[in-house]
Amino acid sequence: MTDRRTGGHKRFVPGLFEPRTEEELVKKAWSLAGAPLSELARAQGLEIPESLVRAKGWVGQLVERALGATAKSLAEPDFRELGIELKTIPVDRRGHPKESTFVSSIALGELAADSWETSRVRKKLARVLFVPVEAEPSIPIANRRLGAPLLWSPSEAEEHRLRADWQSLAGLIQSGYAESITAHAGECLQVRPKAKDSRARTKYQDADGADELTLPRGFYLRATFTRDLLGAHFSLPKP
DNA sequence: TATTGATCATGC
DNA sequence: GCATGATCAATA
Repeated sequence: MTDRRTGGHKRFVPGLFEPRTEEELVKKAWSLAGAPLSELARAQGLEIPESLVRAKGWVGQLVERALGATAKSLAEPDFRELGIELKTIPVDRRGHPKESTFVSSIALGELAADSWETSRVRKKLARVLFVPVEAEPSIPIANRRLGAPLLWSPSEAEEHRLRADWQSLAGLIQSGYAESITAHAGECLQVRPKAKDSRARTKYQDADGADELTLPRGFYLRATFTRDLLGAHFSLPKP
């Protein structure tokens, strides 16, 4: 690991080791393939949580920093200069994703003027570095290993499928039917809650154009979709 | 066991 | 509330 803190100073300077090229980033990611989370945590001087219940974003942030991403909460790609978004994927013993992948929240109130071409989903998914991470409950968090990284951009076929789902789902939202959408809809994209809890509310306009409040939602990639992406790949050694 | 709906932490 | 980072946990 080359992550370190500035000599004599307490503040970590993320930009200092930010990969300058795509090749550099991918090479770095490959160098971490097989490494247990304990190794990354130790290099960063971090305590390993006993449970992820109250640390759901911990693994993602750990990998971000290990790869030199700037840990800001800005609406920009993790690797801004490279235009690359980083996503860690929790996988089972076969290397199959255990969870869907959050893509973006949905501006329920102002999606009307949006199109697939200008959508946040398309922008976010333009270039993604997927890093699988073991997530079997039986494996202690410290021992969970990183898998082989996959730098991905949608193929024509994949973008076609994503666009179809987006247009279908966004169309319903634009027409005021956000509340009729369940996670069952969508072949590769789905709409699910993205909120503090089920009581959270955000503004939207119903089918009659009246201002209403509803549960904030986000776009997610189905686990079956990311499984297929990683499928042609190899993520982890078989047991 | 795969999936859906709910939930957790943090910064601004 | 919305952006970042996601996983939990009940149910189909």
